[in-house]
Amino acid sequence: MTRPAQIHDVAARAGVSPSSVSRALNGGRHVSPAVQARVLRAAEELGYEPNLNAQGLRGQASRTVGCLVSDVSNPLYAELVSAAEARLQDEGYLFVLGNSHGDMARELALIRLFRRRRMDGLIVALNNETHPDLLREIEQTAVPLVLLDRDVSVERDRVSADHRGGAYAAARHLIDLGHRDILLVTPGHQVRPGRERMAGMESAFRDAGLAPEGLTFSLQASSIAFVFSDVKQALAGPRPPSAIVVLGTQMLAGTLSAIASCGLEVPGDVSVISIGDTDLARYAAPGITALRWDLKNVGRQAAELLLARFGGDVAPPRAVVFPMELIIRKSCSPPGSNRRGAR
Amino acid sequence: MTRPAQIHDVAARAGVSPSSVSRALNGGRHVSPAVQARVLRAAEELGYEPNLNAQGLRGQASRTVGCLVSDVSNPLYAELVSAAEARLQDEGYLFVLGNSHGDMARELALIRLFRRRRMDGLIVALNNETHPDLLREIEQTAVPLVLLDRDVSVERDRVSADHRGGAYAAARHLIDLGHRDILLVTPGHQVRPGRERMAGMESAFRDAGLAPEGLTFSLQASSIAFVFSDVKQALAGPRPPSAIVVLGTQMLAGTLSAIASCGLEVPGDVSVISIGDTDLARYAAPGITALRWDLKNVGRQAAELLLARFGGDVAPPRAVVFPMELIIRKSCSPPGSNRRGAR
DNA sequence: CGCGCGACTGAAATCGTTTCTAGGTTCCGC
DNA sequence: GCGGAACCTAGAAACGATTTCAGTCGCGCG
Repeated sequence: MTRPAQIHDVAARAGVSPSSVSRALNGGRHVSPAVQARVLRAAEELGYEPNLNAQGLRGQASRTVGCLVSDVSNPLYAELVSAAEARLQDEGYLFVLGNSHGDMARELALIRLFRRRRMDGLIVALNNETHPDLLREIEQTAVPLVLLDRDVSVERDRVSADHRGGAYAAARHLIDLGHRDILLVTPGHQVRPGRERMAGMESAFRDAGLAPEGLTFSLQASSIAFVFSDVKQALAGPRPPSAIVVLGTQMLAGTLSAIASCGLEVPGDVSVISIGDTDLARYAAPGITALRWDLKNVGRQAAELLLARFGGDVAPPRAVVFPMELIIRKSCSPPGSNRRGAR
Repeated sequence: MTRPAQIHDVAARAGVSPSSVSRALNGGRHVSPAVQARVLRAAEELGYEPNLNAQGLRGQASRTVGCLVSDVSNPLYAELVSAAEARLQDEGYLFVLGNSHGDMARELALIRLFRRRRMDGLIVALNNETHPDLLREIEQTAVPLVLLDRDVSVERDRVSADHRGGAYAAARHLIDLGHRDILLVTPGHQVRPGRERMAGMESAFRDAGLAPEGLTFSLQASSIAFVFSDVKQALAGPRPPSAIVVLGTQMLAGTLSAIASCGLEVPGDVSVISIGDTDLARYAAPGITALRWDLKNVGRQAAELLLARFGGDVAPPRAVVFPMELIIRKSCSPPGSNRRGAR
């Protein structure tokens, strides 16, 4: 547990000056092969590891990227984060993760912290798209920054998924099957994905000549814990839906168990579409028709945008949108497939 | 996008020296209230954010913790990481995440990188418990380090789950129901959890007076992709198992679909127990009996151990073990419940 | 043979903060 | 009124690297 070796120690051992050590280790230029070899060997023998605090102080880059999401334990973010981290790791960047848990104060504090630490770049999925403090913080961030799937009125690189198009396809699918009473289980419209999905749904209804009022709302399900009871209540109501679209990615579980606990069957009594192709959607019985998009790619792309900026790219902000795909499984059928009393 | 304010600027604006600014901002001691107020206001007005590279260089702590796991997109790690990050964030620490993707070279590189960056502490889940390079790296790490659920021959703090006890309970449950031919779907025994689970299974068999040879192995399922075909093959074999224990946390999906694709039913034809209480286990139909342990708590505890060390705790290494609990659902019944030809 | 140029190398400045040291006030008690 | 304690404050050193700048050395060319 002795003091770690410093550049000075390496220099002494190699019999050269610290500046030569630095050159030998970094550039390799302006150094004679003989010295370079000696330095390399000395560094190896001493297990020299440059102090990146000092490097970051003297130079400007910290080779660190900050990432802010609401919670990595959300599988969507987990996959995205994993892919982004992998790509950045390849380039030698360190990946700092911050979970806001939906708390705006934490988001603000984290972004500030990221800046204090002189991160080279940021990847952020805000939970609040409008608060002026947050907007100002984003605007004042001098380093490259990628916005994940959010509508923030700031000119920045962004990566998103086509929630609107996906939702449109999902709604269309149900409408074509004959559904008119569709329950939307949604986490709310606070952030872009929720709004876009909603908009897609509504425009599908309008395009089909239907009034969007046919869509029932279940907004209060802002907490996942309420999904079960809300859905159950809707199914037991006077005009139960013939189909349910689960717009929140972690709400499928509650929905399915609510359906089961009402003694109803999928798809006979209720059709179900899930936004987000989770294990549960894939392997539930019956398999749940779901909207999928390539989260790994989203994460990788966010990293790629940052790397391009690091490389000196000064083009105006880009917006990359990834398509969504409707995976047809067995959870949808025309309404009323289970005739009354068939059970 | 002007140069961020420095301590010097704050000092000038407040009409004091940089050292007074530092004292006013940090300690608050040895500073007159008047100066303190002026400094605070000046810092606020300039939006001063100390450069933590410089702070870290001058002082010793970087207030940063590194965490190494194989992949956060594994929901188990995601939950653990999320909890650990939350706890550390509360204390103002930055959380650096590195995914090794099971690659030893990456693990080594990441630990080295963490050290170069002068992390104050490390949380690591190695994928290779024995490679000397890795062991040496761990040993040479001077800062506090917590090992996650691994058997590494190094004296360090560790946090684990009682896989052996959990597996024992699971095996016992099946044996009590009358099962004798049990298929184990396992990701292998490279790391502690796999070995411990296996050991628990075997000792349950021995305690019941049965030969552990009754346990069938499915080791080649090291890649999740092979689970489906391996299980299918076992079920179609000459002596199909009456029960399956899924020892890998991401292998339940493949197992269930293999069972379904053989035209078999759970639990009538095959009983199933899953290690790891995922959404899929909870909400599959029928619900899958599963082993659960408190991952949030594991993550929090790892953070807590580090924080204690930061606080000056010099006690010998601790080992915290979390219990596992068998959640009985509907996926297990005595063998042969579905009489031949009943379908 | 001398001059100049190019290639290396080392000394010193620098990055932005904290902390140590020492100096200066103020205030109190004798 | 003076000595000393207590309290602030400024200045300088230190942290560990990179980078600039200037100097040295060797060699080729005139």
